[in-house]
Amino acid sequence: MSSNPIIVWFRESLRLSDHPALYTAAMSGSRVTCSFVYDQESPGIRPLGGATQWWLAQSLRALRAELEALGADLVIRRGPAAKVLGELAREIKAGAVYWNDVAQAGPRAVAADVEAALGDIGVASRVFADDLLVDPAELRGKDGRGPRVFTPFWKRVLALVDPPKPLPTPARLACVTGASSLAIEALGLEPTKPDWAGGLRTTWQAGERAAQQRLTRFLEFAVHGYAGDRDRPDIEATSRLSPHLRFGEISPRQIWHTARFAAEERPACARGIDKFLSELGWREFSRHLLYNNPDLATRNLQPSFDAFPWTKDDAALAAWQRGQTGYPIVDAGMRELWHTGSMHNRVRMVAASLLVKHLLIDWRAGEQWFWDTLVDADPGSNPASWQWVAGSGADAAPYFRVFNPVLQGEKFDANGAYVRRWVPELARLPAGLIHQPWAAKPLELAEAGVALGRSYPSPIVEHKHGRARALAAYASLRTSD
DNA sequence: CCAACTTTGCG
DNA sequence: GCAAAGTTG
Repeated sequence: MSSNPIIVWFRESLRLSDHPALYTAAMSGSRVTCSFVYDQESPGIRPLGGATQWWLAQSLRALRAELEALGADLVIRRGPAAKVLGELAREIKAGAVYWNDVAQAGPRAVAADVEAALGDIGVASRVFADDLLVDPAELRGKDGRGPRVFTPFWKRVLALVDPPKPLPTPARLACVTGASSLAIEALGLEPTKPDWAGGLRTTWQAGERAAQQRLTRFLEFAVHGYAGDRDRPDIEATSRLSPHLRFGEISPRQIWHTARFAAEERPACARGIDKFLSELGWREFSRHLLYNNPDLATRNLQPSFDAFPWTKDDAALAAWQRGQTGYPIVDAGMRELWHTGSMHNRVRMVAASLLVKHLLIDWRAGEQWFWDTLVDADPGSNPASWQWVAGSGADAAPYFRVFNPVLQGEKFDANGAYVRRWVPELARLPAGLIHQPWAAKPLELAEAGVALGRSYPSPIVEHKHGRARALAAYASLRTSD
């Protein structure tokens, strides 16, 4: 057996349990060095947004602490992965580098460069499937386009997939010490001058341990009512696992197996668990779309949308970003996003629909804002969902689905608790008016302390007009060619 | 006549 | 998903 150590290159699986590369290295009997490379330079990498940078810093801290408990450390470096890992391999005379796959075109190209650079210096590479239930290359089909419709895609995955049982955390690691590491602070991931991360810190706990705890609690308390309550932003009815999944603090296999086991134990929860797993399916579907369309964040999947008459309106975009559109459910969501780095899924759809349909602003502007502000900003789910709302995507919402922000608010935040929490200037309005303050009588506004147009804006566009204008704009797509 | 409910078109 | 048109009692 070779005495040369193995480098485990941590990419987007920042955990110790169910980590195939780490587990295999630990079991090999060789000594191990764990390394993370902050690479925003290699071609094909989409630079992280502000909120995901913040999350990454917290996640690395948690990972480092978990490794220290095993007597190992985390060697953090920055720069192009091929160069950095080549240098590290030389320094510690590594015999091999192991890593978990990131099943995307850009990250796979980076990995191919790493493999080539290591090969040049006689260092072996080994890659392990990890971040998806099914390799997207397997489902590409003969047309080479990959799956386009969610339901048949997910049925196929359900029929075909039996993900391997999650691996345990290695009991011990014979580690190599001495390689120099950057401090996490040196990566510049966290805000300094204006510290905007206060709300993020009080909302989230990053790391593998917190991720496992969330899953356990969700399956214990909330999954039973998940199918019925998941659309309500006023209660905590969802798992809130998405930012943990983003950097692989928990694996899709772990979620799958834990949820499936819970369904067997408690048949009354089976419906909620199926629904929950189908949300994991949407993540999977979006990543497959990304794999087959690497420019998903910039190019319409339906080319006919290239002719769409988007409006350039920086003032309206800014009002939307700041939660000043005059539609309470939308403003609540946009402010929740700014404060916590997250937004309830239902509200994301309504807010996105308002930007794209009522304001006719290019979905890419909204996608980029979410990319910068969401702690769960995912390279697949974020652009795929924006294209879904805009109607330019695969299996997209039909063009005529224009959410009415008042009805959506009344339906899903019926007593207004969500709006009251995030739009405090409306807190004293009764439930019947809180989603449409402009419909209140002057006396009712005065009693609630609301000065429409001063303490809270009037609607940025009247719903009826916005809806009609959106339908007309979408109609122009069909007649223009 | 309306209110409550169901159906249909939206390009 | 919504709103207008149609149906019922």
